[in-house]
Amino acid sequence: MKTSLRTHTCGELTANNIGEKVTLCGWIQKIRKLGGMTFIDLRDRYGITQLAFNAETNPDLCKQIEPFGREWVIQVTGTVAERYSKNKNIPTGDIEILAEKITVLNESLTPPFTIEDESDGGDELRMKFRYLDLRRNPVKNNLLFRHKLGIAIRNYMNNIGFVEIETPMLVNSTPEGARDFVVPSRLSHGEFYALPQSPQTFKQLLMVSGFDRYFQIVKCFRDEDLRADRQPEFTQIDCEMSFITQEDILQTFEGLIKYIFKEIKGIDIEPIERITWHDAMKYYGSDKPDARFGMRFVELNNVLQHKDFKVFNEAELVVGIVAKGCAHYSRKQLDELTNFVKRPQVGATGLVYIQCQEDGHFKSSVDKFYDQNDLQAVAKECGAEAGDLILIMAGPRMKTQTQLCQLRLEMGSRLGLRKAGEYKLLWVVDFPLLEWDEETQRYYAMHHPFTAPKPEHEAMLESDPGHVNANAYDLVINGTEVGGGSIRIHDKELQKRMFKALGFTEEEAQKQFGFLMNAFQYGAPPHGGLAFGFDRMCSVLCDADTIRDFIAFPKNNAARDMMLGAPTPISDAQLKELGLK
RNA sequence: GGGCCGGUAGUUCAGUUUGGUUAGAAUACAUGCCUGUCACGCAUGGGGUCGCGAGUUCGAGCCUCGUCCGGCCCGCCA
Repeated sequence: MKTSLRTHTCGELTANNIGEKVTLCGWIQKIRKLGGMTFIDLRDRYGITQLAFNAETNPDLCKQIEPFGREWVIQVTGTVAERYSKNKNIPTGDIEILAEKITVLNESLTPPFTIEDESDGGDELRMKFRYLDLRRNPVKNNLLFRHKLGIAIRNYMNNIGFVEIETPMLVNSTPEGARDFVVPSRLSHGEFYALPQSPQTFKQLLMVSGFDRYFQIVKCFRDEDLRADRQPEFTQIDCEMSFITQEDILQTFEGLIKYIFKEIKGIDIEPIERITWHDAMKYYGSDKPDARFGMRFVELNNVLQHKDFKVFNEAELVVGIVAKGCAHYSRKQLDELTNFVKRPQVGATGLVYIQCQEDGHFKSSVDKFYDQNDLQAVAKECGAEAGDLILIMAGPRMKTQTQLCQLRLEMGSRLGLRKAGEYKLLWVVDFPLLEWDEETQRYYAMHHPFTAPKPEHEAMLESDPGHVNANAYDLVINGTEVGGGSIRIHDKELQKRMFKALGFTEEEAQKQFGFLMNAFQYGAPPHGGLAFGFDRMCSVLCDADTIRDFIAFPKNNAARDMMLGAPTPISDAQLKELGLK
């Protein structure tokens, strides 16, 4: 790293360099004054090197460093020497620099929080001073990880013939899907660009153009509410292929995922298990199950709907899970679980439990309605053994599945079954093509309107649209949706029928997606693809709770950049120029 | 649109349940002492609009209402 200002970095000098004359540049991490001796820890991206100053042999230099403070930027020239007492905790701990000449490159205010691995600064403050936060190892290492992952992906994709092509950031707004961020046009007053939610239509056009293997690591924008794992601008690894079937896509990207795990984590992963959307919902109550642990749903309608317990009898679905070895749960613990599912976020009306006690006796919150034989039958159906706790919920099918899913995840966490460092990957396949929306009384594309129905279901597009399955798939890791894609429609007529099923008039479809359907008339190849969430991939691979940790300058809860203060009002002059005033 | 948690020194927090003299701790910062530290040590010191506004009260960091800000979640996110 030799440049005009330095001969080495602060992370590379070792005992091998003893006696060499070196020049280092960096930030002052810490000053330790011991009277005659003063030590300065000098930090840069690469590490920390100790500088030593002796008042007896070099009084002038000691005088010079008197006013120095944390985070000043200095250049130091000196000789590498072996330490009297070594520091085994850092790579450069065997040596120090006997300083001979110091140049102050820049002074610094005292930072508002400590620049250490365990900083004293809270999230809010660190976001406001993100450039200081990024000096800290944990955050810096996250960005280095992200870089490494990006490079690995580009290498792999390049090696198997994928071409990276950039697509526009100023596109047009469409009503389907997420809300768009819009950009007013100065040259065409009253008209707006939209920032892309994904390069979806462009990558399909690139297939028409003959780039049969395309990818792009690309920013996408969605104006929706944020979460720990959702930012308004985020990065996708966007991919598309021609002349393929779903199987080709799953194989190709299983290869990529396998390579990533090996290259980045040093882990050999098992072949990725596949589960249909239907089974995922049935056994986990979720289209993105955390399959690190079992605790699968067991449907109990047949076993429990023969007595006069109204709640169960009137329910569309009665379903339970088995918590291994939890029969000993106290009244308080069971109440806690009941309160958990009753919280507005889960919204259940109640929770029924059966304790399978060690003595073979069953104790339950519905003892009034079910005798020991009934409870035994439930235990048998669930595969519960003595010492286990059965948790049962009932109600409308979809709603109950979602609620029990949350309880399952909660139990998984409580029992330590969601282990960091353990990775369970799933392809969730055979998603429904369409989803009925009660509010607007129409079908919406579950994935997007360019997704192809399964060929054998194509005929039902008009007669029974709700039961058409799609050639669509998601990659799920530990309960996080890391990517998803589909085989696309490449036929103009089928695309027209799809828009019709979605309630578009022919004019609307032509107006919004005419460019795509027109392109399909000029030799569109069969094609399909998928996109991975790059930020999420980083966070999942590092067992982090939030993708913010892997974004250099993230937005807060309210989609604000706390450092810039963005968004901000603009001047009247700008508004006028844009035709907005 | 909704639920929950938080806002007190530069910073991280305690104090709020049960209103009552001068609001504490740690850390950071400053000064002094200290020649082998590396979480250096010791001593001293400065540092507060208790987010903001209104209300209740003899009296509010503490109670009530409103509001702003931050975080997590539901809705939303093809």
